Amino acid sequence: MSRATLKDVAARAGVSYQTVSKVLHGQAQVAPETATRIWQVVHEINYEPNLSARRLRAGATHLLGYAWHHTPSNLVHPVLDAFLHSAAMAAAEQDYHLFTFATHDDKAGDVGAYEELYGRHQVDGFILADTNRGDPRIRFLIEHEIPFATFGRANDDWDFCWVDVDGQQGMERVMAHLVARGHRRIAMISWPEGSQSGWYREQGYWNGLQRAGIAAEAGTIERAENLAPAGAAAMARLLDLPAAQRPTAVVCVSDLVAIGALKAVANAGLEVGRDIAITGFDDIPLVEYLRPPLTSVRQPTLKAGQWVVKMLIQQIEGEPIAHKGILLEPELVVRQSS
Amino acid sequence: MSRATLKDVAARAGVSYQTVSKVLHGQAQVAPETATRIWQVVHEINYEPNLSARRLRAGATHLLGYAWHHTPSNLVHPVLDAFLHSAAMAAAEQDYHLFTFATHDDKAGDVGAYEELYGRHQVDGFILADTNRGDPRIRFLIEHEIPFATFGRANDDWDFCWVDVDGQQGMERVMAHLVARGHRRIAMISWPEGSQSGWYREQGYWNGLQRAGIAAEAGTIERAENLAPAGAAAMARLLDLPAAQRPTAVVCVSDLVAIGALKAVANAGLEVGRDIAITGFDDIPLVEYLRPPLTSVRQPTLKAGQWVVKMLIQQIEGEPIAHKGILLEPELVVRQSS
DNA sequence: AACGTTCGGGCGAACGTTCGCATTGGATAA
DNA sequence: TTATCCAATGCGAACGTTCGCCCGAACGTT
Repeated sequence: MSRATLKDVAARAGVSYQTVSKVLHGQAQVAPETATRIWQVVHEINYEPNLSARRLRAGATHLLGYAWHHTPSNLVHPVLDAFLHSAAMAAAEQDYHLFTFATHDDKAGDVGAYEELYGRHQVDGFILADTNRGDPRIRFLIEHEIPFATFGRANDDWDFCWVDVDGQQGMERVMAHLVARGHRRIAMISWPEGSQSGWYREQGYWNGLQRAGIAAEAGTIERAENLAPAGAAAMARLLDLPAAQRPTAVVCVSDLVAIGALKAVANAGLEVGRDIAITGFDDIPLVEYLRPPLTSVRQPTLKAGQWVVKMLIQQIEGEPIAHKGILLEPELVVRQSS
Repeated sequence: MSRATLKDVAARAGVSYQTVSKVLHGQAQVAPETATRIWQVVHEINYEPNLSARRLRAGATHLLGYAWHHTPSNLVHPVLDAFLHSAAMAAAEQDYHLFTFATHDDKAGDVGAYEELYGRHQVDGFILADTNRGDPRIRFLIEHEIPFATFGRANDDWDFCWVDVDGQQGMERVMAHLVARGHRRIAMISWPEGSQSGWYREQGYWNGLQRAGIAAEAGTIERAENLAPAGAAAMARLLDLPAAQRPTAVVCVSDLVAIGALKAVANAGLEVGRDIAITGFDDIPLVEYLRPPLTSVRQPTLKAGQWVVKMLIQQIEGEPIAHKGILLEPELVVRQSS
C-alpha cells in the first residue's frame, strides 16, 4: 500500500515537503513545471495525506457521532436505520463521516459517552435520534455547547437544531381518510404516556375527530408498548366493548402496534378491511405484504437525514443557520386495511 | 467542555506534561502523592486524551472500515443490519470502533474507496459483507496486504479470514423438516445464478432430496431476483405446472422471495400451510406476523459479528490466528407456513 | 545607480501525544 | 568521605500536517 508521506514526495521531487503541501492545496506560487513534477510523483507513489496528522493540526475530525439505539435482541428500528443511512450519505457528500457508537444506558441518557467522545476529539458533533421531552442528552449538549442536531423534537423552549416529521399532520391525514370512508367511531391505540412523538400523533387524532364534528367524548385511546403482542392486547380490549361503542376503525401509533392489532382482529374471527379498518404509522418494510396490506404513513427519512447533517455541519463550521427547526410532511399510503 | 491537554494538567499539578502522560499509563515511577495529585487534577478539569494526536503518534486508528450496502430506495437488509450492529458492539469491547462509509459502485467493487481510506490512515482494516466468488474487493485487499475479514465466503483457494453461516446445512434442515411432514414433491425458488450463498443453499436442497431418496429429476429450481414480486412470479410458474408435477412444498432462498410466493399462492385461491407449504430463509423481522407465519432459518448474526471483529483485530495487532475460516450453524424456525 | 516589487520556494513552529534517555537529589554501601 | 545506586522526574524528539514568515534572485521603476 501507499502510506507515503509528504517527505517521500518531496524527496523524489527535489523540493521541501512544505512546498508539496502547498501545491496539493493549490495555495502556492510555484513554477508550473515544479507543480506538475510534484503532481506526477504524487500519483506515481500514490500519496494520500495522513488524516490523523491533518486532524491533529486542524483540531477537527470531520466526524459526526451517532449512537446506536440499543435494541433488545434482534428487533431493529427500520425508520431510524433508513435515517442513519441517509445521514451517512449526506455527510459523505460534504466530506464528513459518521462515527457510530453504543451507549450503555440508552434511556437514562448515557451522557458520559458523549462527553468522552467530544472531549477526546473523536467527533466534531453529534446526531441524535429518538428524542423526547426533557431529553438528558440534549440538555447536556446544550449546557456544554457541543454542536449537535436531532431527528425529533424536545422541549419547545430549548434552543437547538432539530428536524422532525409532523406526526400530528400525518395522523390528521389518516383521520381524514377514515372519515371520508364513512367511519364515525374511531379509536386509537397509542404508546404509554410520556412519548413526545406519541403525543403529537394523539393530537392529530383529536384534531381529526373535531374536524369531522365528532364529540371528543366519543374518542377512545388505548395504550400499548411498541410491540406487536401489546398491540394485540389493546385491540382485544377494544373488541370487547359493547357493540354500540365498538370502533369501526382503529388508528395505531405505529406499524408494530398495528401488526398486533391485525392479529387480534383475525383471532376474533373478523376481517380487517371489511369488518373493521386498521391503520399503522411509519410504513416500515414488509407491511405492504401483510394480509391485508397495511395503510400507513411514510416518513421522509431521506430528507430528514439530509437536513440534520446540513444543520450540524453548518453549526460545526460556524456558519449562520437559517431555520433552527424544520418540520417535514409525511405521506399517507392507503392500502387495503382501511 | 473539557478539551484540556496534558500541558493543562501538568501546569496545575506542577509537573512536566510528559510525567502526566506516564502517570496516566501507569508506567512511571512517581511518588504516590504526585500520582494522586495528578489524578485529582485530571478529574477536576476533566481531561481526556486527544485521540488525533494519539493516533498520529501510534500510527494506528483503532477504526474498522465497513461499507454500507448500497440499497436502492428504502429497501433495507435486516440480516446485514443485525450483523453490523453486532460487529459494532464487539468492536467497542476491544476498544475499536466501526467506521462506516459508502462506495459509489457497489457491485463493481469500488476498490478505490478502500485504497483511499487505508492509505489515509483513516482505518486499520476492513470488514466486508455480502461477498461473492471472485470478489474484486477481496482480491484487492489480499494483493495489497490490507487487513480485513469477511462475513461470507469467496474462492476456496484464496487465503483470508472469513466467517459464514452454513447455508447448505440450513437448507438441509428445512428439507428434512418438510420430508418429515410427508412432502415428496418439493421445489425451490433460488436467486439467479452467480450468487455464492445461493449456490450453497441449492446444494442443501439437492442433498435434502437425495437423503430422502427422491430422484434429482424430481427436483425443480425456479429463479427470481431477491424481491417479493419476482418471488411471486416464480411461484406462479410453479403453480402453473400440471397437477401431477406441482410441488406440495416450496423452499425459498430468502424470506423476501418467500413473501412473494405467499402472495402468489393467495392469489391462486390456495391456502399456505394447508394446500401447500412454503419456507423462507434469514428469519427477518416481521415474518412471524405474516399470514401464515413463515417458517424460516435464523442466522446467528450476533456470533458472526463477534468472530469477524475478533479475527480482524487479531490480524491488525499481528497476533496469530487459529482458524482462518469459521462456519456457523443456522437455526430452523418452524411456523405455520409449513 | 539605487530602490521597490514580484516570483519561487525554503524554513521554523505548532497541533498533543508517547517514549527513551538524561538528570537530579538523597540514601546507602564501601 | 566518596563512590554507587535507585527513585523521582525532566527533557528532547518524533509522528505528518499546515501555515505564516522570510529570503534570494530577477525584474522594472525613478
